[in-house]
Amino acid sequence: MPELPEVEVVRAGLEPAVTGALVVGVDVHDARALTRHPGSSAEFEASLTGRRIVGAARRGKFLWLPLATSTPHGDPADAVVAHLGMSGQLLLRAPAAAPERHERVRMIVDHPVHGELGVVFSDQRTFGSLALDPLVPTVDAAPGGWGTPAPSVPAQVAHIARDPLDEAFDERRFRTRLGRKDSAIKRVLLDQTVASGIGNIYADEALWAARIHPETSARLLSTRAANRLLAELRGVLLKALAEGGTSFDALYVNVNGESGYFSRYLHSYGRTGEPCDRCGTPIKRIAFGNRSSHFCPRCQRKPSHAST
DNA sequence: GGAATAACCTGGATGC
DNA sequence: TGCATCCAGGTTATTC
Repeated sequence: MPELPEVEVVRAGLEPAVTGALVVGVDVHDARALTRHPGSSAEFEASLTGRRIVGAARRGKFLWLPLATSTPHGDPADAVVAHLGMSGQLLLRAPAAAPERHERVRMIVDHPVHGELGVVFSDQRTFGSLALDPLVPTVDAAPGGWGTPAPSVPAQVAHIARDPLDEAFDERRFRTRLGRKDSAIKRVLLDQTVASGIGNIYADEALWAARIHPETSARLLSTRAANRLLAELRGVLLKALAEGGTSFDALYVNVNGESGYFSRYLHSYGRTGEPCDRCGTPIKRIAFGNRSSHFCPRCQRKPSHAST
């Protein structure tokens, strides 16, 4: 499932291939891939064709390709926004390559160095989407995210917080938000308006590393515990990024269709019944809303005030 | 206003 | 073998 490291691997793969490229063709095979786009498939195809991509940027799990304006040297005013959902992939293919099994959209771009390339959006579970979206100024005037110096983000990304690896991430705001949340810390970590880019896998891993029970009330975490959690979040995300992300199956791959290797370093997620790497106690799985949390019942003691 | 829950969706795994 | 059911989970609308 693509979380911050997986999306960053995709962004970094796309950047050299699409920066400076002209969109010469767009083919929407499945309109469900445009659920975030306000217009029709035909309008999306027509609006994007003929535009020049000037970069590849990311905040949290959202990535976007800023588009050049018609004004010479003018700042981009809009972008193609992509969210991979649970199973979305952005793949680089030859323009005439056979369709992927779950291909939803194919863009053909003409790059001044690489020539024509196919940028394929493939998505098995159709939770992912593409959209054309206006860029709006960031509230803190800092760059919108990784891969862009411009202080702007797509409008539909503006509401989410920066991710913990962002240089402009506001640690004080993060701690303040935790202190005001009367909810389980696991649930709060998945709230993209508190800190973005974290999903079920890395939330479980960071909580294991910080020895915090997933049902601990966020507002009752001490400043020291909140700082430790933030440090572990960053550590887990950076390690996963270095390993190319986490792949359990063919659902997450980079732009070349290759898997990441972080799954071999997981300590809690998906390891139900296996011994904890610290103390040997079997990892436990508990239901959490419509998903699950994995933790060590010995290292991550459930506090008496634990939220449910 | 904040918190919790349901719904969206597909395919692999499991049970009968 | 074939069918039914469960499960995975990011985001958002709805409900409490």
